[in-house]
Formats: sequence, C-alpha cells, structure tokens
Amino acid sequence: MMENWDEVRTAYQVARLGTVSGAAEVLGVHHATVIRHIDALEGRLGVKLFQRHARGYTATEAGADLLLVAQATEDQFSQLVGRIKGRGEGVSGELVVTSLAVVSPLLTPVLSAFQRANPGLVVRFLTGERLFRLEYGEAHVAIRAGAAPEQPDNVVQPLMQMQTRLVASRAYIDRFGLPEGVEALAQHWFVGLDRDDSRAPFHRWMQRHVPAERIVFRTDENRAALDAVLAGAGIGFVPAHEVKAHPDLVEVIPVQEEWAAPLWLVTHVDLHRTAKVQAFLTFLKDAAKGWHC
Amino acid sequence: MMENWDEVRTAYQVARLGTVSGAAEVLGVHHATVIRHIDALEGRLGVKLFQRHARGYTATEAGADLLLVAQATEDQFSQLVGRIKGRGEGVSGELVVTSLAVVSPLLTPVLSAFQRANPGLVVRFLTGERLFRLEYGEAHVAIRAGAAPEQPDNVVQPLMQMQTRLVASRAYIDRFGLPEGVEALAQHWFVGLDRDDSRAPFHRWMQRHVPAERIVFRTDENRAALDAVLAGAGIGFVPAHEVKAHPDLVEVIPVQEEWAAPLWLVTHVDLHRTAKVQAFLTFLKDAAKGWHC
DNA sequence: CCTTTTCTGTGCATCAGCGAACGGTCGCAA
DNA sequence: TTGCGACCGTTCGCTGATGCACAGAAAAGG
Repeated sequence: MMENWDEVRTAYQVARLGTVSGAAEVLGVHHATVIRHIDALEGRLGVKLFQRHARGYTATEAGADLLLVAQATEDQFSQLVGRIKGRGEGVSGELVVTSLAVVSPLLTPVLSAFQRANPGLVVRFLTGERLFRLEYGEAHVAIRAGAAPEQPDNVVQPLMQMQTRLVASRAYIDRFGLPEGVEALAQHWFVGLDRDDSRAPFHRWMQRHVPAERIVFRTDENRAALDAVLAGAGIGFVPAHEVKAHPDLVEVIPVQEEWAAPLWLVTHVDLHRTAKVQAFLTFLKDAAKGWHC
Repeated sequence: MMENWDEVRTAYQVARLGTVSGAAEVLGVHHATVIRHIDALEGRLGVKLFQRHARGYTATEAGADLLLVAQATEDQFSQLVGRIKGRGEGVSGELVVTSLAVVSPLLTPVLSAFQRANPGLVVRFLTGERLFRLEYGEAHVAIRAGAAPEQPDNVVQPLMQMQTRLVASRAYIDRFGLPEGVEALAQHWFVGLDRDDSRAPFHRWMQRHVPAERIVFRTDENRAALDAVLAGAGIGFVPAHEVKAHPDLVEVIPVQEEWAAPLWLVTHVDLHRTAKVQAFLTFLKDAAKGWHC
C-alpha cells in the first residue's frame, strides 16, 4: 500500500509548510509534481490528506498524523546519514581482521595498539583454518600467505616476507649433535606438519630433503609443532619470531631464501577506500617495518 | 542529503533479502532499477552500503544500520496506513461542528447522543459570532442560517426551517394587554437585536412594523434578548424551541411565514465523503425530523 | 475599488528513469 | 569437465513522470 516513500516525503513537506509552492521549493521540484504526488497518495489511500483552499493546503487529521510520522522518519534518516558519514570519515565501529594463526604473535600487539590509538573502535581478530571471505563481508582486512591472491574484487599488496628457520631444542642438540650440512639431515629426527594443503615452501623443502620415516612427530597444528620442537622431539621449522622468543632453540641450518613465504595484505575493493581500513593499513605497514624476520 | 526516500526503501529490501533480484521482485521493479538506486545512494553518501559478490549483496556496517532504520520506518508507515484507513472507514477521532449560538439548545443533545453512539469519537462544538471557515479545516460541519451559502468548495444542503415567534412574558401582558393586530404594535414596547449585520427576516420585519423609538431594550446577544423578554422588558422575537421551553411566554401575533429562516447544513467537499461526516449528517438529519419548530 | 501578489490547477513538450535483453561470473552437481 | 541455474552488470529504446507556461482565483494592500 505505502509504496514510493517519496510521495510521503512530499506530503510531509506540504503538511509542514502549508503550501504546495513552498513544499515544491524545499523539495527542489515543480509544484505540479507536488500536486500530482498528493493526488496519487490520497487516491491510493482513499482518504483526503489535505483541504485545498486559496491560501494553500491545510492538513486533515490523516494529514496531521502523516506529518508526525514523516517528521520522525526524517529525523531518523538524518541521524542515519550522520552515523554513516561519521563512520565513513572517522575510525570507529568494528574492524575485523583475519589471518593465519602463525602470525598471531606478531599481529596481536599491532591490533591492540591500533585499538588503543582509536578509542571508538572495536577490534575483532579472526583466526582459523578456514578462509574467511572478504567478499561476503566476513572481514575487512585479511593477511594471507603464499602466492599472491588473484580474486578479482580484492586489493592485494605485499606486507613482508615471513622467514622460517630450521631449529631444534638445546636438549636435542646435546643428545644427537648438530647436523653438519644438509646431507647429514637424513640421520636425524624431525617434527613435521601433517596437512594435505601443505603448500608452504619450507614444507616442500622438507619433503625433498628428509625421508618420510624420519618425520617421527607429526601434527596439524602449528602451535603443537612448536611445542614438540621445544620438547626435543626433533628438528622442525619454526617462524623466525618464535625463534627469537625462545632462547632454548638452536638453528640447525642457515636460513635458505627458498623457505621465505610472502605475506599479503588483502582487502575487499568495496572497503579499501574507507578511512578506517586505510588507517589500519598504514598503521600495520608502519609497524611491519619494525619486524625483523 | 537523504533526498528521495524511495532509494532508501530499495536499499532496505536489498539489505533484508540479500539479493538484487529478490528485492526487485518484492518492489515490483526491474533489477536494473535496484542497482541504479543502490549506486546512486552510495554515490551520494560516499560510503559503500553493500559488498557485491556473485551470490548477492551483503550489507556493510552502514547497510546494516540502514536496514534497522528503514525497518522501523516501514513499520511506522504500515501503522500509519492502518490508522488512516481505519479512521477513514470508521467514526472516530475528532468531529468539529460549528453553528450559531441560537441553535445550540437544539444541537447539543444531538451531538451528545452522536458521541454516545460512537465511543471512539471526541466532539468539539464551536459557537461564536465569527464564521469558522470550513476550507481552512476549522470545522467539519457547519450549520448556517440565511441565504444558501454559495462558496465553491462547500457542499450545502437544507436542514430545516427555524421558526421564530413574537412573544411577551405573561407579566408584560398583564400590565400592557395583548396587542390586537399588527396595527396595535406601535403602542407597545419591544426588545430588539442591535446588530449591524441584521439580515434575519424577522428583524427586517420589525424594522418595517415597529417604530425605532418603541424598541426600548436593545442587545447584541440572543441570550440577553431572551432574558429581557422573560423579564417583561417588552415584546420580542424568540426562537420557537425556546418558547416551548418557557411556558411563561405568550404569543403576541400568529407566526408569519416571512419570519422563517432556513438552516443550512454545510460541509467542505474534501471532507463530505468521509464516513465520519456522512454518519453525522444522516444522524443529524434524522434527529431534525423530530424538531417541531 | 483596483492593483499586486500568491497560490492552485491543467495541457503540453521533454527528458530522465525504467524495463527488456544480453553477456558474464559463480556455484553446484552429474 | 561440462552443463545448468541463479544472479549481477551494462546497454539501448521507450514510456511516464517531470518541468514549463499559462490561466484562474483569492487574499493583501493602498
């Protein structure tokens, strides 16, 4: 019944100002248009909203009722615009970031600092094995590893190289000694990731240089792998920042360029231009400069 | 900023249903129109309301906010339509009636009975010397005397003939006797109305048949004139229903056809067709049959 | 009483917004 | 892999809403 809200808005201005001409001026349309809108609305409702006379239109009871409702509507729309534009210009509301669990130790301090710098903001950090989809609005910003994502509506930019080191615990070294070169690795024991989608470069390197039966501790959880290496279960790949955090870890073989995995900063094109996302991107890239991996 | 509310309504349906096609079907327009509306709204706001992807549109924070506001708006409009149509069909709200003060004794019981028959109704009875203007919405129904009003936007129908009688109090008759015919009136004393706009037929009759110096009690208030006649101040014109109500009054000269004043029932054309006004008109005309004047 | 101003109401020419159609993408299932 | 269905996005021709001009009426002002 109450389709085309524009006619309601027109009737609202007529009821407010009392004249068709005044309403037309405010609305920026011709007064004939205003008359047509009123006539159409009244015809559809079957009720006269106004009494016509030489000095203008005066609202009937129905018109007065419409005036009140439309007044409230305009107020709410006005407030809505204020909220939307305020949210668009400023940094507030919610910021949803998703990444691999591996970079969580690096990312969490940055997110916390960003939240502290923007008190109106609520940060939500999603980490999980499943890929959160930017195009469904599940996150504003994603940090992805591996080959550059090439989804059409995504804005991709490089963030950093995540370096991984091959290490063992001091207890392991004391027991089995330090391998002398790559060839000696076949005599050692290893902690390995046991995942199907193992496209990580260091993982493929391990498949090539370490016999499968030497990987005696397998897990599908990065955190568990780290704990296994720390417990002396074997030699394993650990992110560089974790190595720095645990002095007990000893590097077994110098870092190979091949092991580095690029990290990508991905946003959806629809959100990329918003002030909130832009602010976070610059903040994050600035913080990443201080990461030595 | 938030001009054309139709675009808001379109965006609301898209946010509610999640797809352009679904919104287009609900709105009864082509999906191209929906896309255009969304694009226009986003362009004007400078903020993306939706994230586009293959499976449809999902609302951003701004879009979700709009969804809530527009949801409330649609509810309020729906309730407004219900109220307006209910008011148009039923008899409720306010009924404003205006008339000359003279007919108040006749009209008031009718108004009270009509209000009692329609519990949802509030009756407002305006009486005053100034003419309340129907075209300005000051009253729904007016009762006018004299020549048939001929304003263009008014619906006029005859109600009744208001009869007026020439009477005196019994005390006056005891003192001065009963006049024997019209010629004897010049020897008597009179109570007269003292108004400029005296177009009442009995008033003109008095001007013709009674010397001005014989009208010794003049007032501009009908009620005061009646009181003066009752007090024995002289002979005067009194509405027929007042004569019946006061047995102390004695008719001096038989009723003349000339004295009768027609009463007209007047409504504004914009309100004449409403159920409320129609109900009152039939109610009033029915009650008027019982008036013997 | 006449003039001026203001407002409504209507016929007509115009253009913006609308619908139809087609193409493209994604997801799903065989 | 391939066909199918659902949906989005764009372009083109056209209709209907809009703006314009003028007429008519009523109130305000001198």
